[in-house]
Amino acid sequence: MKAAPKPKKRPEAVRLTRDDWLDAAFKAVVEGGFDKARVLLLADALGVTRGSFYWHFTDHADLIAALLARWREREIELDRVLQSESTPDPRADLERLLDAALAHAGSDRENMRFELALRGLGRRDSGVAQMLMEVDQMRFNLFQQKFLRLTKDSKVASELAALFYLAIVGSNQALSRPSSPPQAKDYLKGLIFNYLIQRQLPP
Amino acid sequence: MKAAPKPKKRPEAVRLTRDDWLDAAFKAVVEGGFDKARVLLLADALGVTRGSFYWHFTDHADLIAALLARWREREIELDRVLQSESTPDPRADLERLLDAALAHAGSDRENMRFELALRGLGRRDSGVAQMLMEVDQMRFNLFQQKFLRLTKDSKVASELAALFYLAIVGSNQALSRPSSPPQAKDYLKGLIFNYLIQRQLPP
DNA sequence: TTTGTTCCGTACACACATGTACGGAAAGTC
DNA sequence: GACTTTCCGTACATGTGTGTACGGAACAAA
Repeated sequence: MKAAPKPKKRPEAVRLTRDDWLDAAFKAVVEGGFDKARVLLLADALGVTRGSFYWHFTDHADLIAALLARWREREIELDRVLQSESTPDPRADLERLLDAALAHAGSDRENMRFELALRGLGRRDSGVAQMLMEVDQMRFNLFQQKFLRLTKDSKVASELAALFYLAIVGSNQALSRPSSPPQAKDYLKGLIFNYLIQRQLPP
Repeated sequence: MKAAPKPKKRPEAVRLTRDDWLDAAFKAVVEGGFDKARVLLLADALGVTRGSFYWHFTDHADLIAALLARWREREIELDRVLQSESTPDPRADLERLLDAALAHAGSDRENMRFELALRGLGRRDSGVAQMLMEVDQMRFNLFQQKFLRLTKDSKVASELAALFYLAIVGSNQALSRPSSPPQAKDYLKGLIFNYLIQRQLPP
């Protein structure tokens, strides 16, 4: 005869919140892309079963949508902060912007890797692509506004902002590699600063 | 009683080659990333069953490895061609390089999207990351060599080549979006050319 | 036509992921 | 302590993907 099904008692009774799942999903995306943000894998990583997930979320799509919304709000907040911070010297202002864009919140390169995975998702999901375009536009406006303090010509400011953004995106690709040396970030920062900010005297 | 299992006779008796499968896989990667390069999906797209696949390939990993090897060889060949083509004017030389990097074989943006998917794969596979680093190094050497004809200073040439490469990578991200206008490519080309090639008089 | 090689369809075993239904443990509330 | 709400484990159904074994069609050569 079979023993009655007795649920196991977990040694540590950790109770998870919705944000715990979002954090785990963020981590999974950073390490393996959005295809690794699966319910079963996250449950294993968190030490629970999927029963927990389907209490906090209705769906797998719900998780992804919440993750995207959280990222978007944080980016908007970051933009707001960068916009409010201002120094008399426009060059120092832009250098701060460059620092923020390369370090991206100062932590590891987690945010860079997440955003790259997000851009990968945006290439197959039009909704994500739309959101990314809005964030890109927001950032570009900020860049252009800052560059306008460097040069009076709005066309030049727009061009420099575009080049600046291209260099940022390219740096993210280069810096998010597993074997990128730590001094690479400073090298790229110096490069962008010298060529796109420092020596901007009208030719 | 059940009828004897009688294999269906396909209306068009198309016989596939190994390259047909590689082409289909390439297309799938371009449209949906490496996670959409699945045996079952490719078989459906080709109008055959997986029995065909496992005759041409031993494994799914075999398919991916062959796809990567083909891409690598084509990049090496492209580098060889770009290296051999040379014009007296170093600026025109670099402009050709820029054209090739942005158009990337003149076709659609298929190659750009494939490479972006490949870089996404390189972030979770060290072997792919290694291959990408080698290709990057190869391209950088070519860029640096071309820029050395513009300026005598090898340090400046190296820096310009690095910035050039950053801008190229960033442009690929921007141009591989579904809703990027056709004139965007020319705009970015003009930007990079003007700021990184044309006006390089030592400050 | 017969034979042999090339290529592909069918069927089975297996793994893993999602979503739902249900029940029970844990923690707060009275 | 009894009760309710919150949170999670278990079990089942379903879908989709891989890899293997085997047999037969399609084609070329004899």
